Amino acid sequence: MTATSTKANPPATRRRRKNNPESVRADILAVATREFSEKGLSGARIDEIAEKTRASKRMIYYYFTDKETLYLHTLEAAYQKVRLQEAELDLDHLAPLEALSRLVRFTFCHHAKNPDFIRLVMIENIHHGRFIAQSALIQSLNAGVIDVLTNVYARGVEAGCFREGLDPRELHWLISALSFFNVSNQHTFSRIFDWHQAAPENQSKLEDHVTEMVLRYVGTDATLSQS
Amino acid sequence: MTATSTKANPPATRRRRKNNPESVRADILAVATREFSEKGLSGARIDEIAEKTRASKRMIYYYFTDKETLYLHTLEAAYQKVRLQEAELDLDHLAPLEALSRLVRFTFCHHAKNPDFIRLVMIENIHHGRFIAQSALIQSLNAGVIDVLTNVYARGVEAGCFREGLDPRELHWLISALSFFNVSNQHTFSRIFDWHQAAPENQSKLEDHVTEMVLRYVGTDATLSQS
DNA sequence: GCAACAATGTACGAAATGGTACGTTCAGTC
DNA sequence: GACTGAACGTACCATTTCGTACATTGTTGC
Repeated sequence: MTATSTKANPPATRRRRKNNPESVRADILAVATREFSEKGLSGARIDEIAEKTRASKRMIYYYFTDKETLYLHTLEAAYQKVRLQEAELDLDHLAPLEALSRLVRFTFCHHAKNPDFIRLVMIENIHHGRFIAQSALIQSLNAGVIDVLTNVYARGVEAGCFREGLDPRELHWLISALSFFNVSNQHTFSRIFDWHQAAPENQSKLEDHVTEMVLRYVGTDATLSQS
Repeated sequence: MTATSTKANPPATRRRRKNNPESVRADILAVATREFSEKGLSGARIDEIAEKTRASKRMIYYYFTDKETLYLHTLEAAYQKVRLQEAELDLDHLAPLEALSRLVRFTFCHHAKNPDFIRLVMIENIHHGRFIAQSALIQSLNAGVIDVLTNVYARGVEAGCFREGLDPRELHWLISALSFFNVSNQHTFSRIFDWHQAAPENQSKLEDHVTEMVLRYVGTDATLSQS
C-alpha cells in the first residue's frame, strides 16, 4: 500500500515478514514454559503467552492446536531437558559411595537450579498426572534414572559399603523427595518458620544434610565419613 | 401466599426459608476446600462452588467478600484442622526414640489421610506463599510443631540415643519432606515408574522406610532397632 | 406488633478468555 | 513469472466467570 514497498526495498516503517517456523515454535514453547510453570494450566492465559511471544496467538494454535496440547508439549520439553542434563553425569568410574553422594548432590542442585521444572511437575500432580499419562515420551525418558541407581547400588553392596535388601526404586524415591521438597515447598516453609531457606548458606547446609541422610540410610554402620 | 402457610405450619410444597448462618458458612467452606484443593485457585469456579453448596453464590460473597478471600479462609481452616489433630499427639510420656518414631509415623499417616490439605499447600506454593504471608493466624499456629520436636530431640540427646548438633527445624524439614512428597508427587511418580505407590502394601513399606531413615539420621550408631 | 438489621434469592452486567474465520505473505518449484 | 502450500496477521465470536444491584424474607429487641 505504502508507495515505497517494493521487493528490492523493504520499507523501514513496516518491516517485511520473515518466515522462521522453528524459531517461532521454540519461542512459543519457551514463553509457555514460563507462563505455565508460573501460573499453572488454568492460571496461564493464551493471550498473555501470545503477547510475550514474538509470534501471534494464531501461531500458538497453528503449532499446538490447543491450550492443553501446548501444556503437554511444555511438560515434555521440560522432561527432555532434564534428561539431557542427567546424561552428562558419569558415575561408573567412581567408587560406589562417592558415586551415590555425587548423584544425590547432583539431583539436589539440579532441582534447585530448575524451579520451572519442579513447578511444572507440581502442577501436573495437581492434575493427577493426567497429561503425563498421555505421554509415551515422558514414560520412556525416565526409565534410565533407575538403571543408573541400580548399578551404583549393586556395586556398593558388592563392595560391602551398602547394606543389602534395598529397592533402587525406593532409593530414588527418597532422593527425589528430599530434593524436590526443597524447591516445591520453599515458600510456605520459609514463611511459616521464618527461615530464609533459599539463602545460599541454608541451601548448602540442606544439601549436606540430605546427602548425609541418604548415605546413612544405605550405608553399613562403618561407612559414614566423607561428603 | 398458599393458604396453609402459617407460622405453626410451614408449607410442604414451598419450604420456608430458615436462616442458619453458621451452617451455611461452614458448608461453603467445606465445598470450597474440595474445589480449591482439587482445581487450584484459578481452576476452581465460584459458580461451581455455589452450585454444590446448599447456599447460593450471593452467600459466598456475603460471607467471604472475594474469591481470594474465600481461598485464604479455606487455607486457614485447613491449617487449623491439622493443628487440632496434632494436638492429640502426646509424646512427653514416651522415651525419646519411641516419641520420635511415633511423631514421624503420625506425620506420614496424617498427610496420607489428608490429601486435600497437601494439595492446598502445593497450590499455595505455586502462588509463592503469597496468601500464607497475609495470614497471621497460620504463622502463629505452626510455631508449636517445632517446640514439640525440640523437646523430644533434647531429651534424646540427653539420654544419649540421639547425636548432638542437629537443628530441630531442619529435622522437621526432613520429616515433612518425606511425608509430604509421598502425597504430593504420588501421581507422577506412580505413572512414570509404573509403581502403584498408593497401594496399602507400598504405603506401609514407605512408612517404615521413612521412619527408619529419620531414626538413622538422628540416631547414634548403636540405636537402630525398634520401629 | 414493629422497627432495624441480618440473611438470602434472582437476575444481570462487564470483562476476560479460548478459539476461529478469513485474508495475506513468504518460499520453493516448474 | 505463475502456482502452491506453508507460515503468518487481524478481527471477531461465543462462553465463561467474577462480581453486583435490587428485592425479599427471617430474626431479634422493645
